[in-house]
Amino acid sequence: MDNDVGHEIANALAILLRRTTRAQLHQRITQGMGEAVDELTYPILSALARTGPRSAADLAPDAGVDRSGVTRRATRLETAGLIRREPDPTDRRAHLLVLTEQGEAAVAELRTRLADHIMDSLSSWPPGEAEAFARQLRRFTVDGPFT
Amino acid sequence: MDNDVGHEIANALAILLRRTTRAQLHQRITQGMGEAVDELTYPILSALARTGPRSAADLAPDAGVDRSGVTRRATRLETAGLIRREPDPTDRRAHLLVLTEQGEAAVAELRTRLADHIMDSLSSWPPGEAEAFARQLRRFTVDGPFT
DNA sequence: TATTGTTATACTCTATAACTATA
DNA sequence: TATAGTTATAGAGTATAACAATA
Repeated sequence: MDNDVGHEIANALAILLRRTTRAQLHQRITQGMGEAVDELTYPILSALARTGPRSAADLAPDAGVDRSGVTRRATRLETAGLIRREPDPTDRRAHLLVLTEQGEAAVAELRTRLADHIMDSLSSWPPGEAEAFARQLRRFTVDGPFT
Repeated sequence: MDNDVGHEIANALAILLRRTTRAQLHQRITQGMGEAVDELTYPILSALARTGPRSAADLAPDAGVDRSGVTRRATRLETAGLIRREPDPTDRRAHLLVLTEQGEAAVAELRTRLADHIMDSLSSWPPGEAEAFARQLRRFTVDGPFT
């Protein structure tokens, strides 16, 4: 077959991009964290933990939804006490989404669970391979075939 | 931070698993291929090309939907003339989904587009890196954190 | 009894388009 | 004018549960 490498990556992507792949991973990671934490709200929490307080419009691209989607998900998280809305001091139209103390704790637990689960799954890899793969995977998200 | 590698992979996965990542890639690849070919039907076509004629129940896990989902998507492809349904000679309850000649041609084009686009995006990588990454990515889909 | 393909139903989630307030 | 957050609406897609036919 021509372009074996391209086809091999394409076949792997077919698995990674499946809706069920995302759903199963998130379901496992968020198990027992309360009803507000699931496949939809985890990206919101995770993004806030990575970047600090942000507006809904700012956060939307990172979560892969538009700002109305961020609003819906954020409202669920706010009701559960995991985030709060604060007025943006630099723009009175905007609100900043901020992790509460409870939210910070939840995110820390979730991120640890995910990172540990990933490393556990790669425990049989030769030393150094996971490190090399992590660097390449990150580069792939930047250089790769995504728009 | 503890477990840097796990977190780095987790951050990359956050991008790969986004609904919009899948949608944008598929939209690009299926452009101009007719209304029947899109993000939802491409996995059906691709799976049939990889494995040959299969029943809906067989194919469902590969596409990440249940058999009723395969039926819906297959009907769209059948209407467009890209697949046909044949009775399964070994099981009279089942139908085999088979690519038509037109379907074979469409899949060949789609798979070439995708593989080429992937390789194009990695053209700046050092020689041999894409090959190594392809092998690791495939291993990651097998060993990785996906239940 | 279990499993096949199919269909109808109920549900979830989304983008779009409004709206008001502020830049 | 343009952009902020929010809400209602309409649309798409899903799993579930039925069904008849076959294993």
